Amino acid sequence: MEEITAPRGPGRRATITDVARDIGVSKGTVSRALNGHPDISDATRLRAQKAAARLGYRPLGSAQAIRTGRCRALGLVIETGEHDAHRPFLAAFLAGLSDGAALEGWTLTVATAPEGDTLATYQRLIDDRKADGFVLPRTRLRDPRVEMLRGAGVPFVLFGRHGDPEGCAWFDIEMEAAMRASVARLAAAGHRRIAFVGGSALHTYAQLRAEGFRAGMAEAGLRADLMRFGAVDRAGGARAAAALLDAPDPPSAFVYAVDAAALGLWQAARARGLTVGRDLAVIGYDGTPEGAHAEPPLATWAVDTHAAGLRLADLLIRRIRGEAPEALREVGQARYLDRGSAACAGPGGAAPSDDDTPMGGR
Amino acid sequence: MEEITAPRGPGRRATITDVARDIGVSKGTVSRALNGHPDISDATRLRAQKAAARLGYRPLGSAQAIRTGRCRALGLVIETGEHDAHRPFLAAFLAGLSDGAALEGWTLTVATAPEGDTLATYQRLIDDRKADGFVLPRTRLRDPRVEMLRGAGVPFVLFGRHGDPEGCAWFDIEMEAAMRASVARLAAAGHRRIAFVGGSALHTYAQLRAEGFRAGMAEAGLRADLMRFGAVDRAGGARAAAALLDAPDPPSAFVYAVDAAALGLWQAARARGLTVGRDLAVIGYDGTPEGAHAEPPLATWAVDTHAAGLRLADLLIRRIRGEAPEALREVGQARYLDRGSAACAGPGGAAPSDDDTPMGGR
DNA sequence: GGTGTTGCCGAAACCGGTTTCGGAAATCAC
DNA sequence: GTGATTTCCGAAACCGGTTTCGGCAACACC
Repeated sequence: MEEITAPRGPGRRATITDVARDIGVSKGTVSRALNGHPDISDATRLRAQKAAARLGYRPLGSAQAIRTGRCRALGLVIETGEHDAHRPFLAAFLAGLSDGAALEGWTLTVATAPEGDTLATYQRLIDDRKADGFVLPRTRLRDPRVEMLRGAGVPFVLFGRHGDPEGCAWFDIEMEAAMRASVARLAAAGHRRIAFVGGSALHTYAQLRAEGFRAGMAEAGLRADLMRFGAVDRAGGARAAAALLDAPDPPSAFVYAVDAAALGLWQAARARGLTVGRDLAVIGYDGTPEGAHAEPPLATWAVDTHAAGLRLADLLIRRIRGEAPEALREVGQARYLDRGSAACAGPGGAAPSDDDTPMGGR
Repeated sequence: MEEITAPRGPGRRATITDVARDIGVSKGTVSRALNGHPDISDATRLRAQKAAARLGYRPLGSAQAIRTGRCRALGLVIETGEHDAHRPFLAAFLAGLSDGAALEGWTLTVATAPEGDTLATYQRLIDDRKADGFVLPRTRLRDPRVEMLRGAGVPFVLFGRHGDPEGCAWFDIEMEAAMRASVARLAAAGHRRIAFVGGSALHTYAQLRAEGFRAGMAEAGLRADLMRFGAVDRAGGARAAAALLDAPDPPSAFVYAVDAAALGLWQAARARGLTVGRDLAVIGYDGTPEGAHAEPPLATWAVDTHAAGLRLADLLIRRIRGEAPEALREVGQARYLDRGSAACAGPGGAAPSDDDTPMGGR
């Protein structure tokens, strides 16, 4: 049992006492100078800052935490068993959060929890002071995490909007517009019977995408009567497609709320002697890499999850620092990826347009 | 700017002072009792433990950290831009690490870093005391992270073995045996010309899998003369397959070191009028979900990354607590998933066996 | 020239733990 | 019964910061 210890030689990390001694003031003065308290003269503040930089002083998070209650860490609790819903985005999303946190010298504490039982995990991280606030992915319409954290006075920011916006900060993608645009494209290509296959009914994203679809159909003067829900993976997407294709007056085009489900259409079509991109048009949403490898590749809306993570980290840090949640709400844009699965004219006969324009900047 | 504060009422968290007062001893005594120091009587220790449990006392990590230098957190630095190599496993792997850490009341600090520049990120986490030790995924043959952490005296554990095992603890999957078994299966099915497509030359896993293949070929009495390297994604796998198929005396079977690359064989085969599972046999490695959706589905070796995360967390915690690295080395087994892509007899003509037996325990 | 202010900083308490040191009581040796 | 050990615990220092409190100068006011 050899004991492991951090190096403790003369090259040890500089403490606030070292800085204080260096410029001949008390350590309380250095603390206030570095933290921007107004009762320190500019001259002293400058000396403290220079000395801190020269000595390489960086306050020790755990020492600050014990007094301030802040540990400069963002918390993320990932729900497992969610049919791997965010698996494709996870790496980029984590990178965005981590990068955004690092910009302010913060870090990221990650935990996982079984689907129904996440609240205890949040509580544990709060109690242990392992996170000053949380990013909540996959917002639900009524989200128990929101109620719990709101009640406990713990800062949080949503990735997605929430039914009751009171006290909520968020970043979200404006997916209604994307769905409307999907319908518009398909309608412009001559499709009259356009079906929608949505995701989990509990989540905000599912509702917003369905609303966008309905709005698009209304704008196109079409009836939104071919709608299915609850398809979040390939198998679910295939079942929904099968039911829709077997009905009388079946659709010639599909809008899927989730790429992973959209890939199920290939199976259902093949089983019925139909070919996607020739007999059927489909546009998905998410931009999962698997879609690019389908035959033909899946047209979809790509979300920059790295950028989303960056924004969420920034919003959460500002929230923790005390900014009002109402001032911390942003929406980003998805980008359309035109691909073969949408290049199929409907019975109306118009040729599909073939641009690949981003929807709004970023 | 409303200020956010943790609830501070009478229901505030119990401190060690509360416990001490409750049983009428000093807080130093409680500390020693709870931490297993030998100079505390069993009676007092028991009283302290009971009082702590009754009051719900749990030591505040940041307060301990300032004195002990330990924050009870495991560190994981994910390299971004690695052609998304571990994207499919990331969620399960994180869950395993998080669960394993939680078993001991520890947490997980995650950071990301661009591929070449991870050392600074490790240093930052060490300096900020955000992690007591690290899990190093994707071990390289000569790994700068190992040298750096070994030099700094920071505990770590590898996911994968290392060229220089000095001071290294690890968990790894015994992939050589899996590769040997892949070759044996294909040879038993009558294949004589078996090709190997390997991964990144810098990483340990690539070398071990190639060695396993060579050993398998030797056992089968075949020449391992059809080998390509550097294929880690679908495109790379397709290029390697194309080169091998276009050569004189081409292979009738493939062993891929990486599932993601193996999926490239479908493209290369189709372009040449060949069908996987009928004209060509292939066995991959990794167990990525995409393989199950190929047509025919990809036979492969599944790795339980959740279990791997659990083991790594346990090993790292024990390493941090001072156990010798030589005692902290484990290997797990991959499990063969027999699927259609391997069900194709070679020119030798033997029918493939069709079992799906696990290779060893878990 | 006294008397409030105001600006700026030092001293010390404090946060919640750990660790060192020493001493009282109990046990042991003889 | 006395001296030497052990056993067990309290007091206090300590870790590296933050925050409260108060005091000393310098300045303004009349």
